[in-house]
Amino acid sequence: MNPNRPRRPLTLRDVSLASGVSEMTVSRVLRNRGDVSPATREKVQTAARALGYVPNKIAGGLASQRVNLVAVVIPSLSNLVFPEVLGGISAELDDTGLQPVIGVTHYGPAREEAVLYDMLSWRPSGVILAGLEHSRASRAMLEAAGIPVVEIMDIDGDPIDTAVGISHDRAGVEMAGHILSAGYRRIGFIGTHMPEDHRARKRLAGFERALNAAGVPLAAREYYQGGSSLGKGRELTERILAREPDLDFLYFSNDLIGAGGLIWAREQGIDIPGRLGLAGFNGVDLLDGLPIRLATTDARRLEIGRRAARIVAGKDARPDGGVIALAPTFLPGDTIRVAG
Amino acid sequence: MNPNRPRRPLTLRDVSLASGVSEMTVSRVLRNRGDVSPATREKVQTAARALGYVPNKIAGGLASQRVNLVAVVIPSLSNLVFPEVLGGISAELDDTGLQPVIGVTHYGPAREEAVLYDMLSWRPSGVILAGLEHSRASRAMLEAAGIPVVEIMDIDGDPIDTAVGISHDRAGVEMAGHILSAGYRRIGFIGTHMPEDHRARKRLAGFERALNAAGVPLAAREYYQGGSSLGKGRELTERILAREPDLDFLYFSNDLIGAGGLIWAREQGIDIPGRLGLAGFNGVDLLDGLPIRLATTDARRLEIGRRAARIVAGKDARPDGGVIALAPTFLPGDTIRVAG
DNA sequence: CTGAAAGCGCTAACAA
DNA sequence: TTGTTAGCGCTTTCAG
Repeated sequence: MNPNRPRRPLTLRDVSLASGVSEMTVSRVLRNRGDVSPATREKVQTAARALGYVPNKIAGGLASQRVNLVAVVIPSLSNLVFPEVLGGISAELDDTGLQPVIGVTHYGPAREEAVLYDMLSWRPSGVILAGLEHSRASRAMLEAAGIPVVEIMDIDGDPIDTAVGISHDRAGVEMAGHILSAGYRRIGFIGTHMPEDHRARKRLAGFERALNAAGVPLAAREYYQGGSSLGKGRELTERILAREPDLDFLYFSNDLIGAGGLIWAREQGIDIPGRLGLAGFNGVDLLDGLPIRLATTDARRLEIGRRAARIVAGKDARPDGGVIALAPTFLPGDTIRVAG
Repeated sequence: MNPNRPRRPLTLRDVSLASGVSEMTVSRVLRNRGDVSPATREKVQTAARALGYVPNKIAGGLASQRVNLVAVVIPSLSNLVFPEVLGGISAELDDTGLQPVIGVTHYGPAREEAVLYDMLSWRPSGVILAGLEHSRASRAMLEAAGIPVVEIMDIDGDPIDTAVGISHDRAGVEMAGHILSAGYRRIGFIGTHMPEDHRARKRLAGFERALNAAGVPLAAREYYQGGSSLGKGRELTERILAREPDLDFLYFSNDLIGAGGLIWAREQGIDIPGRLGLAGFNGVDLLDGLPIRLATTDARRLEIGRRAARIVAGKDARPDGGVIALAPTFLPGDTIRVAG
């Protein structure tokens, strides 16, 4: 409980008065810009600290036409994978003086548009956003912003400026290859029913195409609404196997529901990976201590975040063609037979 | 790949020229402020849209001395619990026009100070930050900022302005009570060794005090460094039981390592909750699909976020005394004997 | 190395 | 209902 909460925020002028140095020189000291004599510097710093002066970046940004903010726009914070991307971004931004500002779209294109509008109105020095699918207005805003725009996670599409990610289509194709060469033939898919989750959609498309090419069409599919959880994975696995008991493999659209399915199948005493194989997607290390490891694809989230941040920060140049393609990495775990 | 990325951001003046309406009136239309005739409004909106004008909040904020930003400062994004608090904050802020800006401290007081300095320099209209322990300089900055400051998660201490949270001391005391009345007497504790995790520290203090008061001192303790994971929980559980095989209860400082311990103990064929009882802390619903539910305490994260946001947004008044105490809620799960 | 003047793009306050 | 004027608190630019 503080007795006197104050009246007026301090300005440069207050520091100038207190130190007997011009506002301009105070400003120089506080930003480490230009040459200032050690004596003056000392005087200013002492005064600023004593007053508890905090610079006003609103005014500074207006005057300098530069703002050390990077807008980061992601679909969700509860999805586990996005905080990890943020980790990569934030780690790489740390030594640049740039600060990430996070906006969440809840997978809604209209919401994304609103968030972008809001963030661009702060004139950030760059934008990092998830995915390649945006409303026309969003694209237009980003193109008109005149700042680096990095679209992350996905590279199957046409980037506005630069894209950093993996091909989810390829991830699906490769997973199909591993499953087929392990000898599984009655394959089911369990995924979320979100038309706006383009990456899951592309994965499934690649997966199915590869299966079809091998003459092994997808035998069953089960969709769910809403967020992913272990419980949802259990439930859906039970349901799909009740309907199609002879499935010998289940491909889940993410690790969390995959792990749920795995736990359920083990409780049922199903032989894994012999009788039934399982695979998820993402490579979340949260699940590492489970009794057996789920096969999955590492989506390279951390590195995606880092590379995107490096481009926005100007540490890396924008690549020719504007696309940085990372390779999705298959992690066999213990839930898929060793190919033979 | 866009051919012509533009030169100069548009200003109100551009919209004014394009619509033949004064800058001031354009500004009114774009902010829905004051009375503007439908005809004029229409003209302005059309022009603004056609140009793709995005207002400059830097200039607006400077002119109006108000900024629709709320600084949210948390220790970590990978901890699962903080994204959930953010969810509550963001949900409650959604209809207020206020936007959260997130800063991460990695549990470092110096880092917190730097983040606060940076955020306050944007003159946000409020601050929400985790915990009651801050550096002197941080406290001074916050007190001098002259804006609502809500410290969340914890109420065991002296708030700067307002605190919303649970008493972690009480959570520890209550858990001790449940364990003791269930008849467990050889109790061990497994927790992180982070001097800066004040909430875990307070929980343990309350827990131990209550045990001692009952004449049942803590029989063993095991600490770990770094982040929490299922794997870490397994490892520590194995270690503490190797050292003290006759422990009949383990209290973990969070659900994730608790779940790891639970998985390990089941693999060993240990009778739970008969031979060994287990409890965690947080009430994370991520783990809901595990074979058996871990006993835990719901830390009321979502509501903490909501209440904090309501205060900053002015929807709720600051309470007398400045403290909103929510009750930590015991969730018995399946890993503690039914009291008898 | 230091200071003075001008103005960033917008909005509060007032006038018409 | 609309327009005019004067800054918001800084930094750029240029002069000393």
